[in-house]
Amino acid sequence: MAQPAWDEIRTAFQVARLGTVSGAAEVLGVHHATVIRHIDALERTLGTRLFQRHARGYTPTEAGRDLLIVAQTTEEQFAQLSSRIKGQGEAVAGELTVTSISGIADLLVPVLASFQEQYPLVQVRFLTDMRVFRLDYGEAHVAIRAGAAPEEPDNVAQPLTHIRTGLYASKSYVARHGQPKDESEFANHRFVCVDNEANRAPFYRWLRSTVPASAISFRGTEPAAIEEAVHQGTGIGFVAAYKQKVAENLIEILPPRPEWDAPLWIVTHVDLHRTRKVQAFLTHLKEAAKSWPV
Amino acid sequence: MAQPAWDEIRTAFQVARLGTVSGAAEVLGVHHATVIRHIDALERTLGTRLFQRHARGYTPTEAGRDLLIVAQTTEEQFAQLSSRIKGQGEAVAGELTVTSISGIADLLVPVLASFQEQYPLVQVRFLTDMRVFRLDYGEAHVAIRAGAAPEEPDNVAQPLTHIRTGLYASKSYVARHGQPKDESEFANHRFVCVDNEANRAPFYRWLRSTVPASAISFRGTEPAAIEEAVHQGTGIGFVAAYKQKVAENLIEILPPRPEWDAPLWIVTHVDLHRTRKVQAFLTHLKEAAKSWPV
DNA sequence: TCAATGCTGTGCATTGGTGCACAAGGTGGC
DNA sequence: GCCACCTTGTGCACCAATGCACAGCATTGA
Repeated sequence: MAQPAWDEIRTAFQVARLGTVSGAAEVLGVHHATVIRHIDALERTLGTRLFQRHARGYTPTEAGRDLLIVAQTTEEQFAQLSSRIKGQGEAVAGELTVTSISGIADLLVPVLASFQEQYPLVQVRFLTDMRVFRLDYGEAHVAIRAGAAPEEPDNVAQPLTHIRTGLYASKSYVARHGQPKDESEFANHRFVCVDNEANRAPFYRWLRSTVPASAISFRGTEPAAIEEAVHQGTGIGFVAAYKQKVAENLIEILPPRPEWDAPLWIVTHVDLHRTRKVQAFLTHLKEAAKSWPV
Repeated sequence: MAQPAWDEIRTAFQVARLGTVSGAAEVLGVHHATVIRHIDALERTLGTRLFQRHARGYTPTEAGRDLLIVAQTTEEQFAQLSSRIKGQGEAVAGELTVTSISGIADLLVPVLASFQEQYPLVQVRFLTDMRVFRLDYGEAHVAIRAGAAPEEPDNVAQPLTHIRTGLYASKSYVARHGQPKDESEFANHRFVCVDNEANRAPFYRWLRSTVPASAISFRGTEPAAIEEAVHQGTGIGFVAAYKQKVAENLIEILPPRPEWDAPLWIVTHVDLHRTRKVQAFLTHLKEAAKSWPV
């Protein structure tokens, strides 16, 4: 059976509420002829008269009074929904989902924590995973990406910072295997590397072309695992420069090189970029990034 | 602030529910371009994105999910309302309001009672008052009118029966004042009459032109009061012939005349006439009228 | 009793919404 | 890796819903 048009129900609601076609037309901002036609159409689809017509207006029948009650609550529900949604665009509240590459959680988590503290109505979700979360599927409001500038058409990308990376070994490793003077001695050392030939990080491309595969003694997928392996003395590996500054345990084998730098990008979906919530987080993030170690 | 169109909310609801514009278009029976335009318009009035657009469909944002929940219940409410109203036209239930001229309650009340017994879901309201209840204002489903055939354009009138009226006096009156042989003796008797010069009942017009005003000793507005006055012996008065048959107390002064007959009409508003509830009552009433005394 | 007001109802011109056709792009199966 | 399919998105033609003007009617007040 054919469902009635919701607009016609709203028209009938106003007629039932006000008692006249003219009054309903004025409230709805349409011509009174339109109101009459809506009522006629609605009654035709329902197969019942909703109103008694007379010269002083429309008096609702039982069915019309029934509709009045139902549509009354609908009107209120929609009004609440409308103001809620309108306010939502302006309020910094609700969920904020941030995704990033693995390995910089120690940088982001404090930022997220202080943001949540500043905006207590916000519930922060921080997603990190091997796979890339997709902004266009609504999986996250903000993504932190590394590498070349993202160029998806619906995404807004802004530069955040650069991650400088150097080659490090732990003191325990150097104590056992010594410290290579230059690249010619690399073949006799042990290295820690990412377990992914397709990894496009410039320093890993450099590593794959410089160090023989036989010298790679440990491979891991998780950046945290690789770092931990370096710390444990399993081998020489790449660690973000800012982490080495904090860790007393690491010895610099090769200092960071400009060509190893990985730019970090803030990426948002264009649909969400202009909302106040996202904007608030972006400014908070950029402000926090100013004090990050480099 | 501009309220969103309810149809657009319904469109957005189906998109949020199904996840694709195409699917929503199919369910709604419109072109998918229309769906896109509805969403665009709705988002423009709300000032917020409701969906993330991508190649596999539309993913609702927070606002979209909020709308989904509200509109979901609205959809259910309207579906219930629709089937309720559609069924209401076919079901014999709810209120049935009947109005009639005063004075034939003793005929109608048994009909109403048996009708209610036959259709227990019906709540009967029986309105009698000096003023005429107006069908076009929705004051009653069915009216019993007397006199000339009603000719209001929106009313459906059907003949029901004729009320034959005669001139009667109680035995106590005759015992005291005797019984007039013909109209020439009327001036020396006492009469009971309606207290309304404008009353257009043919027998009262005859009374006003035949009996001098000085002979009218009792006037009342309520037919029951007039009858009671006749029974009490206050004077000679008009009583419906069928009532005289039941009452042993009354003596016929003048027998009913054809020109005094008052036709009774069943009148319904055209908007309600074709509903099953009204039809059921009309057949019930006509059936009962067959066994009425004449 | 008559004029004034406010309501519904309807034919006609118009505008805004709808359907159509096609393009472009992503996804998944073979 | 390629092709088929399904999705969104847009310009154009068209039709239907809308607005307008006027008629008709009931009610109200003088």
